[in-house]
Amino acid sequence: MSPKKAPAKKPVQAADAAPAPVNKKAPQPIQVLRGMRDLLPIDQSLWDETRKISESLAKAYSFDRIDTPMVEETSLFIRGVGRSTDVVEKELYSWETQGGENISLRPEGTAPVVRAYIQHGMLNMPQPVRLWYYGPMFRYDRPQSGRFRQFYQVGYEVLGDADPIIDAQLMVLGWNMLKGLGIDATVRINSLGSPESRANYKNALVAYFRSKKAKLSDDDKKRLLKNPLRLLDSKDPAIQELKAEAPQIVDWLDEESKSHFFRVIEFLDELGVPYQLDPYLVRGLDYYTKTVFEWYAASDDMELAQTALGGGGRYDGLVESLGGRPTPAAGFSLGLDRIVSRMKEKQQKQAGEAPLEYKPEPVLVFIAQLGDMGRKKALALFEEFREAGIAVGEAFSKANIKAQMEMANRRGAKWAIVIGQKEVLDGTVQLRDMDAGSQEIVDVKKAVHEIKKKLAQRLDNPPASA
RNA sequence: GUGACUAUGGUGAAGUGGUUAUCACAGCGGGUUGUGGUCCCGUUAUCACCGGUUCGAAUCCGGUUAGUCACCCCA
Repeated sequence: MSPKKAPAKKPVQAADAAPAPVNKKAPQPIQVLRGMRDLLPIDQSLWDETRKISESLAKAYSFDRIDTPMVEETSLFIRGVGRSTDVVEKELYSWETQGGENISLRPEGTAPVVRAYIQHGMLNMPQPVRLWYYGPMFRYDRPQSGRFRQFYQVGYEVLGDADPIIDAQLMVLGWNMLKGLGIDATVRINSLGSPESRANYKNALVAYFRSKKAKLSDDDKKRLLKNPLRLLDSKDPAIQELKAEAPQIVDWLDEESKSHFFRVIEFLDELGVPYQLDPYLVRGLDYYTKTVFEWYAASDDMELAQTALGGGGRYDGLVESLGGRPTPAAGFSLGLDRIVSRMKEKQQKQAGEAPLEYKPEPVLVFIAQLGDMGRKKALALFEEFREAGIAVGEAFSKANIKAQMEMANRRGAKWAIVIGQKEVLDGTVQLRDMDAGSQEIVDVKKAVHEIKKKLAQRLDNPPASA
């Protein structure tokens, strides 16, 4: 927790000091870094679900997997995400290597994917190229609810296609994913237009808020300078009032962006995806053009409903600005940490008051052994079961039969096999039915066969309790 | 980067100046060297760290670190 700063003294002096009178103080345990966390076994089934659904949707929508490195040259993010964005300005994990390269842990997945698209000449593949990724991202941010310095995203990118149907289909894909994980979500959408129309709008907006400067808070004044579009979703009540009179982005969209946006909406209506038009939705990364969207969980809890589960949009200029040929593209990513925490809440709600407990992987057969001879035979028997594809458990390191039976029970074994000295000499094993508590003697050579037979019987006549 | 609150075994809690620091759950070991889900017993904490006040600190004060929440921003 508090990593003891080494005192200013040189370690050399420690050698001169009197021999330490044994180690009285236990060494301080080392803790995870701030904002980092362990994904523990108890939550892994939830994470597994997200991995599985990510992959199956990728297959269904013809996305190919790509894994880019977790570290890239820093300039990739400066050029890709935007120099003046917070993500780059204050949240980038960057350092200089011994070789003098400036490198950064990736704060998001799109820029690296675009880099790979350009670097590997994917423009020569049939367009559009659809790529998906799943992995950790890093942002040096102050940790908070649903926010970590290492967090996981799954993302889908479509490169080389300008059609609005791509935008709509990406939204369906994300919606299906959230739905598949049991989360009710709506998508909020907006259009930022072309870079030119966006710039014009920005100027108009700045002019408007300048005229009202007296009413702005310090925070808002800062935003006015840095990211005026953000002013629109400020929580400041003064802004809420001013917003009504403020210029609207739709009025500034160029014709092409406007018709693109209308087409996207048409497609969404056709697909029945629940969406909300949000004229104030802006995204924090500079590369977005035209369509932008964010997912929010439908929730009675307003606070939680505020947190985006994911977002994305069209970035028609990014490939070019990273040195590729002009290539339209769109994509989105979902924040798995937030999604998993929602899934967990739901799981907890179902469990009621009872704490969620970790259940070890269940096993069909458990082999318990006694004595050295028994243990050796059990070792071989375990392999037989494993090769036969039967889930089998053991606790070979325990000599105590009782402890082993406890383990068999905990692992939910239907049968326990006991093999001790007597059985080894007779060439048999004890086969215990854990539910019935009855036990029979079986030829050791037929043990696997016997279990298979009983298994088949069980399937034919499932026990009433099941 | 700013602010508020918090910090007791693996987990959840009790303890507000003097206790061998309490309880539940989990873990481990037993209950006469061969059998589970019940029961019984034992065992598991220098009270986050450093310093101060005091005869005496888990308890009061300061600092540090971390956690939580909010802002900024975002997933």
